[in-house]
Amino acid sequence: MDVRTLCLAVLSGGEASGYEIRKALQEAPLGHFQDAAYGSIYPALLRLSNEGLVNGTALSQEKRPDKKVYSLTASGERALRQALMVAPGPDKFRSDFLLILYLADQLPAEFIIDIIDERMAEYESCLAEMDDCDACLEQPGTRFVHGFGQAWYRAALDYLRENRDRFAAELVEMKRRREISKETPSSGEKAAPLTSSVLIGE
Amino acid sequence: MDVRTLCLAVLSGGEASGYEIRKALQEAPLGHFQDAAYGSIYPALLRLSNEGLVNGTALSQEKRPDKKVYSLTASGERALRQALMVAPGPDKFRSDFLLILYLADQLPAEFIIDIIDERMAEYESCLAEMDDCDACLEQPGTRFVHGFGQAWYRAALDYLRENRDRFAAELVEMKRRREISKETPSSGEKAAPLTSSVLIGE
DNA sequence: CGGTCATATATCATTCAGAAATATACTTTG
DNA sequence: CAAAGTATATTTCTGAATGATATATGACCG
Repeated sequence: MDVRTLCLAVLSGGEASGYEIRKALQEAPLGHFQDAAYGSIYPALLRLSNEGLVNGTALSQEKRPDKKVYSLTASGERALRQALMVAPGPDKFRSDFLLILYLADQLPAEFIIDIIDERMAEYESCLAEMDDCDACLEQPGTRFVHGFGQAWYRAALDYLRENRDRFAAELVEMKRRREISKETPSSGEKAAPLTSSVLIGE
Repeated sequence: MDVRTLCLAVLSGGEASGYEIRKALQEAPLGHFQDAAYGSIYPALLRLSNEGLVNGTALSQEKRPDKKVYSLTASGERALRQALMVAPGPDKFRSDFLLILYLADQLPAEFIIDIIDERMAEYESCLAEMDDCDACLEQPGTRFVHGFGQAWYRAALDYLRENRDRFAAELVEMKRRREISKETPSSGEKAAPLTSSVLIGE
């Protein structure tokens, strides 16, 4: 979804400044499946304001920098509904973590184990945070999306927990075999009687 | 991960043209968690070639347009390892689907049910495809990542299946309540005595 | 024989992410 | 107590990426 629609979506929950929109797009629950940078949000708000989809009001605050608070207009509400009423394209998922695991056999096994353990810790703290997000349970939509996120993280964490050790063992085993075939290149790929050399290796 | 590293990653599995790299980045298993467009891949390959990280060879084919096949150089292999050996940042997940569900109470309930049913069908066919992806099971890394993806889609599908009906009921119920509070605004926000004009309006 | 599909590369406008610059005020830390 | 860091708030810029389009070839299909 483009940043303009994202701004409208946040503003449909009440007026907000660019800074507050950015925060909403980073915190639960919206932050789990949408994002936008300042560099996109502020220009988007200017354009939306010019097009009459939002109203901007400069608000001078004490003890804080001044801010511009935006709110949806009737035409903005219509534009939002129109943008949401199209069949959504496929989700976009990008994971450097999985790319590394995919090529794990080219990297040190200890490094792989480290990043798996780190990722498990992140998932755990993320799940803990989601457990006490009261705002997520207020409406049917927020509740449904929140539950979806929990199911998702839970599944990822469980998978890592259940497969970590086996994967580590496979990597070490693969590395061991590759070193052996380097030491005795004659017994390469095909039906090599490796038994004796394996025993020597140990 | 930037497109240059992505190209190196695909080439570490064997030589390929830009077109073939793009295909690899769309098919299972890489396609599930990485992507790149032609507009990024071809310039990336040119630059990698200039920097000596890949070797490009023009290959004239019969019955097909000519293509340039690239392969990793020793220095390219080193650059790939170096790029992969840093702790991966958080995964990036973008879902217009979840944004729509998040704001479901502003949209027609039938539309919401439709896109949930569509999404379940997509997850099902995706899981079916993954079940017979033999290439995914060859090495520890590919196997692990493949299993991760299966667990993920499985969890998403199960969640949608188990919560679809309840969610639909909640949406209908909410819409019903809102219509009632429209009809009898006396029970509204601030006990405003609008009753007569509203009744006239209807 | 036109239409569409798969292979194959190149290019370009628009969009976006990420970072840095600027400003104010409170909090933490040595 | 001063320095450093954190939170609020906006603006601006660069490099990278997306998505679409253009070009070319041959296959397959009705």
